[in-house]
Amino acid sequence: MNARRHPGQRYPGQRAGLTKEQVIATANDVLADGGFGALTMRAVAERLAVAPNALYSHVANKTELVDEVLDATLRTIREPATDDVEAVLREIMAETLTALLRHPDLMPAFLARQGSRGPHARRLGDIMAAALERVGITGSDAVEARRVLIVYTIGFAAFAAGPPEGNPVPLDELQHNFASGLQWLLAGILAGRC
Amino acid sequence: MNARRHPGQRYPGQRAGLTKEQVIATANDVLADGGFGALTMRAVAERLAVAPNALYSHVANKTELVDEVLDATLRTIREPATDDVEAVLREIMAETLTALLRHPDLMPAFLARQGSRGPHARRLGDIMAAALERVGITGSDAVEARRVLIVYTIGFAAFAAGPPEGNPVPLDELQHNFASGLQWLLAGILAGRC
DNA sequence: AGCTAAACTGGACGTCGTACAGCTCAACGT
DNA sequence: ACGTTGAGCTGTACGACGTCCAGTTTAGCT
Repeated sequence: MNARRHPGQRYPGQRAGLTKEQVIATANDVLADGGFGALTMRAVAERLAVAPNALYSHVANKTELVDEVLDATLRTIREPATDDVEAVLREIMAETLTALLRHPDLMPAFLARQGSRGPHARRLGDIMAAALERVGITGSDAVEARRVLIVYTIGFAAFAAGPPEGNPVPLDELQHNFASGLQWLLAGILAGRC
Repeated sequence: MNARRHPGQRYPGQRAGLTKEQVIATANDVLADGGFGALTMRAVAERLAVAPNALYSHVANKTELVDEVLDATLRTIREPATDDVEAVLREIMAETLTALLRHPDLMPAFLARQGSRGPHARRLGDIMAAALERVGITGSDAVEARRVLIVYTIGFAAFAAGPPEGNPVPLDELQHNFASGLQWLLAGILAGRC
């Protein structure tokens, strides 16, 4: 029940009581409703019933806003509760895919930023690194393995967006497809180690 | 020695003698010089010393222009001259990566279009399908395998672009990294088949 | 020779991100 | 209790973008 007033309700100096979290959450809503093309400073501002430039009090620029939305997408992902290294990796990548699929058309931006640099992305990276370390994969090998898995996962999510035209590739087929490739990658990464 | 006159040299009705190929090639140059952000109808037009809207005689809109540039990137890739199926796939993906790396920051757009629909992209797809068929991989299995390989390759190319900030990841490391993952995928795809 | 369709120019519209200046209210030190 | 200050807003505006419309000319066909 978000009170959606028209703008111009406030005179200069009056505050709207925004927070950075609200701005990010609203950007998320706009994205969900209208896709990446609809994600506009002005659109977000309108939903919040503020002037467009009011957002710049909470966000440096649009790039940062997108980064923030990107990282927020990964917030819900939890560390798998298993000891099996392969299972940990498989689950966390699958969860990541699911999370990313909530905003498929954000993936190009995501990929361009190498999977976001925010705290949640870093957390996932750490979980992966820890899992790999437990089977003796460290240093540049670990970097390599992580990179391969991340690229693969984000790539798949981006692929799911696809062009508006044509067959959107059914979701379950896509997930099955994802699982196959992931299995191969994990087999390669963990070959002879567990 | 491209005559680079300022615009306004021509009066209405006079022709500049453009071709669609010229427009695409120039778009390519703009991209190479200034990155994706610089790829603008107006910028392309300026290089060609025509008014911005003159481009619309040769291209429907910017989306089509980008698609065209995307597909042109794959033009140079030739079919590998081997009988070994694994080698064919490995080489063609490696060549694709090299081609794509010429415009890393175009990759997000590329991925969003599921690897472009143009004739050259289709040709590569056919080569892959033929190779897979020779080891008995057909139907949905073949689709799956192709998808995994394409997503992986484009993903890697996109990754190479990365943010302007920070370490750009050295090229040879990236290629070695790519080769590792590719090897794993191929092993999985071809397991017990050749 | 005449006609038509295509290739341009000039100008404009609507939208975008964002800078600048001013207003005003909440929080704080005294 | 009261200035002071700085943060959160509004209004306005700028420059760049994609693209449409209306003209003008020319190439090519009949």
